[in-house]
Amino acid sequence: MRAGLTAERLARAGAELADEVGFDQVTVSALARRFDVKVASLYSHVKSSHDLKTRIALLALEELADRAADALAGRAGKDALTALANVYRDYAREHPGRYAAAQLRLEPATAAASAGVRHARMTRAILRGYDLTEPDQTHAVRLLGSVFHGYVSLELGGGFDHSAPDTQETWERILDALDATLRNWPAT
Amino acid sequence: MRAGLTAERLARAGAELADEVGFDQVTVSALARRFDVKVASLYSHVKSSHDLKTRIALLALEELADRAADALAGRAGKDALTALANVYRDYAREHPGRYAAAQLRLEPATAAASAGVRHARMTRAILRGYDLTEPDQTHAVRLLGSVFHGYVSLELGGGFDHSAPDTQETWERILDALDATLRNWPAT
DNA sequence: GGATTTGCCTAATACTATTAGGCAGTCGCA
DNA sequence: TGCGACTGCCTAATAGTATTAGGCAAATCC
Repeated sequence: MRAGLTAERLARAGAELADEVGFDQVTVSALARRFDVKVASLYSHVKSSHDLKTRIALLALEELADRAADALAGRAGKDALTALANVYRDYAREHPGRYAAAQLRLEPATAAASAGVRHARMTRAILRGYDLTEPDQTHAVRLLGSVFHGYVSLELGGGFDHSAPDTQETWERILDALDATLRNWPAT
Repeated sequence: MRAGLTAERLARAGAELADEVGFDQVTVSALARRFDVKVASLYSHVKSSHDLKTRIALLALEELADRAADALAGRAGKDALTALANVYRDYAREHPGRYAAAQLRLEPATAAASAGVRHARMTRAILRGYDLTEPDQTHAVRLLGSVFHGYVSLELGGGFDHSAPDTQETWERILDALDATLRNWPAT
């Protein structure tokens, strides 16, 4: 009986495992156990533990980009801003391990070929609803990236657990503030 | 010859090691090598690898809080905002391993007794220069945390490496934007 | 159906984490 | 100054993970 291993299937199972036990607990051994094969068998399909993690990261980036593309279709302005922001937040909540994986630092060449570039493009697309030209557009892209990633990772890490008001409320106020900032972007 | 190990010294050396090779490469073994003692010897001083990492995290949080307190002394308004923001950014650049350590998720009890609460208090103190009342103040605290952490971690992770304008410029524009947002915080 | 490919296995090595128990250097005290 | 107690670092053992080399059998291709 052969188990039918594949780099694809390993990455997919690794992503599930990451959501269950955390991305840094994803291990070649744990994955082998999950497929009920010996550890060494995985090495015909992935080069190393790092290679495996990279594949999981790429998978997560793709999924996230697909969701983002869906969410952005037909929207503009604040509507688009909110939609994209919620994609990140919801994905991180549904798939914390995958979200952590998407944060993995990739080799420059790998990153350039990844769905990361789609993310950058989509964030930029949102700014079409606002009146920004270079270099302000790039500043704004970075601002959005910072707020989305920063908020989501703090909320996920429990950073907001022990203070009072609802996080949903905060999230909405932050998106309001971002929208206002983009509308009244200070002239250079 | 005794090496003179101490939980304190181990945490301090662990922090240096983290800055050199990355926080997740900090290992009981590597630390033992650094002190030229056997691995088991460390276990008289720290309970486990996790305990060691927690101590490094607490150390980093303290250092960071001390720097922040220094930077905030005698400042208010945007001046204070910029000062605090720069403390985080500069610390992350000088001590990437420690900064990563400070991100470690702590047990609730440990977190409550850590310098984390000073950080929260100082962020709140900055808002005294702006006219916010609860619950907007809490929303604003969370916004600042998100932007600071998000920007710093993206910049550190190389997320801005392959786009054009200077990151310093972006950083200043983001702080301008934050200041404007806090001054014109939308009414509830 | 026989040859070839290839997928998974066994075996071996190395590194990390952790625990148990031993010996000797160090310190308190007479 | 010497004795005893303590405690700091050691040896030894176990277990989990990563990785490589080489083997055997199942699947595949004429």
